[in-house]
Amino acid sequence: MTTPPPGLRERKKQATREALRAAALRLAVERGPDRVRVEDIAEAAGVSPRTYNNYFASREQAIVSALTADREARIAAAVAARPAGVRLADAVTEAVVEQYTNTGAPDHRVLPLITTRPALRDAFLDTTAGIEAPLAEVIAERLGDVGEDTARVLAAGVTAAVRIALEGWLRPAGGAGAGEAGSAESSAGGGLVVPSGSLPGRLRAALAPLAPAFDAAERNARPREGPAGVPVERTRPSGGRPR
Amino acid sequence: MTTPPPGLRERKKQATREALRAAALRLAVERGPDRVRVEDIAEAAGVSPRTYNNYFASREQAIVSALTADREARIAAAVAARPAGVRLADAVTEAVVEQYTNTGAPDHRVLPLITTRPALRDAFLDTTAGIEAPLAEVIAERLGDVGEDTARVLAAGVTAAVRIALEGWLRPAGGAGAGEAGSAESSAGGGLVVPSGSLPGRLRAALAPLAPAFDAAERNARPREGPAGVPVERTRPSGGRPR
DNA sequence: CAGCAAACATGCGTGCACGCAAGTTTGCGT
DNA sequence: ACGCAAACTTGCGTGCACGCATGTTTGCTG
Repeated sequence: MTTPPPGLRERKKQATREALRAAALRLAVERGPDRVRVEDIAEAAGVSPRTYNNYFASREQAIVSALTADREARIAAAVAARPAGVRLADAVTEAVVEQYTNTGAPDHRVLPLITTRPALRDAFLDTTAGIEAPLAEVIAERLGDVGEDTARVLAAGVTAAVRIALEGWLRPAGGAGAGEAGSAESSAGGGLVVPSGSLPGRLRAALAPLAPAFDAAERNARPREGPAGVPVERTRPSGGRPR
Repeated sequence: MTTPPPGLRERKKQATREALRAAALRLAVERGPDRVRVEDIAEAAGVSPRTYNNYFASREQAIVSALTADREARIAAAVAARPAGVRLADAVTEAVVEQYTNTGAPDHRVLPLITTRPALRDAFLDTTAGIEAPLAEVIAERLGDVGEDTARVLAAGVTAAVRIALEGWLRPAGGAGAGEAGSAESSAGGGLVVPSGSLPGRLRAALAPLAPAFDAAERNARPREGPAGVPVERTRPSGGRPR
């Protein structure tokens, strides 16, 4: 199930996709991202403008995809890779943190560029939605099929938490979708809030509140044993939440 | 903070918004929703097409907004209205269910119409994102200011759960004419799965997995008392999760 | 009441997303 | 090798979102 012969057609397709990615990123860095039209990207990649939209639904997606690439699959794999004994919440948290720590930016000019422009910022945030389905799958895997719906909700929760963490991380600007709350904001200097600043810190902080939900789901959906019939040794399925 | 004199300008603005809503809905029902252009809506409302986009960012928003109206504020208010003693998870769940049970569709031809067309369906689902900010605010209210970030995450989790519930709810919807909601019922007893079919059922099922997270947040963020200094009597902040 | 500044409606122009209907390439069975 | 069907690319046309500049309305203040 790993594409024994990748097939010529599929390879060309991926090549085109990659070419568009590269072209979009390069042009966006060279000129401003606002000075790049779809037509330019397509031309640089050697395809027609119309074809561009067969690969990317929006102008920003190509640029952002250079950063996100196949992060979805990576996160799912990272979760699946954790030994079955660890707390699900921990497995997911670490997998997410791991995949977001190295932003995968080849050029250090890229990140400031994305965080600056609102359109790119939004497109970047939208990519987090992509991790939901794979996550739901691996979570359901661990929860057993009885928790399929629960897995979906938990995965969605994780996705939402990640989105919030990212929003906070690249803050100095804000607002997406509908109206922004904004009014009664935390001007009060309560220091015990998030120690944040670093992305990993924010991610952990955002995911922490969901841990009890994972524990509960895990607890009441699988009082079973490990893959070899060995009773699983758990690392604290419950208890006070960390940090 | 309730606009003592609403102001003439603001009234006109709301009137225009309402006119656009009504026109969009009416035209969408009369002809198919695909046979309505922004230009038509604008004309029917007596404004220019350009003005339409000053009120709604997309063509579908106007149609859908007839259903969603001010649901965001209603949910927040509903949560705030619950007595302080009840479990936060219950308060939120009930508030959400309450606001989504009466879909607020004046015309029964409207719902089938929205559930059918993918574009409208997506636009409708997008509106759920709007409840996040108000929800976060009221949740933060109950959690105390120390849980502000937690509140955001929980609110986002609720939003995601609602979205999933809605997706599942209007999945079996299809066909041109008849759109009967809530028919396929729970299979027999093997499953503790969801008995779903009805929207309220799906909402509760989707929100249930998050309850432990609410409990934990509530537990460790506010060992305090009620608004009048009276120790709050809680309805089981912890314990096995219901249903 | 006069006048000014902000908010708003509107026209115009640009770039974009996407359906549709060809033309072209790839994969596969015979 | 051959040829067909599906997949892909491409040009074209339509409707849409939105920035910008301008004329008009509203609300406020001296």
